[in-house]
Amino acid sequence: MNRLRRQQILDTVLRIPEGRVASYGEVAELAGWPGRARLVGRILKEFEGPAPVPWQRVLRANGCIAFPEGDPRHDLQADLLGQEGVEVRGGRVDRERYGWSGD
DNA sequence: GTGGTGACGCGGA
DNA sequence: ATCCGCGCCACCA
Repeated sequence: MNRLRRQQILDTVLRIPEGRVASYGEVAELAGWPGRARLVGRILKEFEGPAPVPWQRVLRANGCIAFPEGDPRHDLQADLLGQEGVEVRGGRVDRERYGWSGD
């Protein structure tokens, strides 16, 4: 079952459109595992570096990049988002503009 | 078995 | 805005 759960979460992340973002909590919710935001982060942790899955589109509920400033991953995520047209200011994204909540 | 640690989130002070 | 506490658990020492 762990296997299926992991796949459902990854599938949900893959559904986030290019140029849009979703929070860890939303991904968990959409995947059918409400309240399991931490699990989403734990799973995405395996995909650092070049992205087989668009992990850069997943942010905290307040629109901030989860990694602290100074962490190389923080800048990497900001760059990847910028490359697909998502404006990142101060490590934060305007969820009103780029937020995605399923379709 | 036990305790600490997270790519979290929310409500309250 | 910021800080804290708590709920959530998978993972690891």
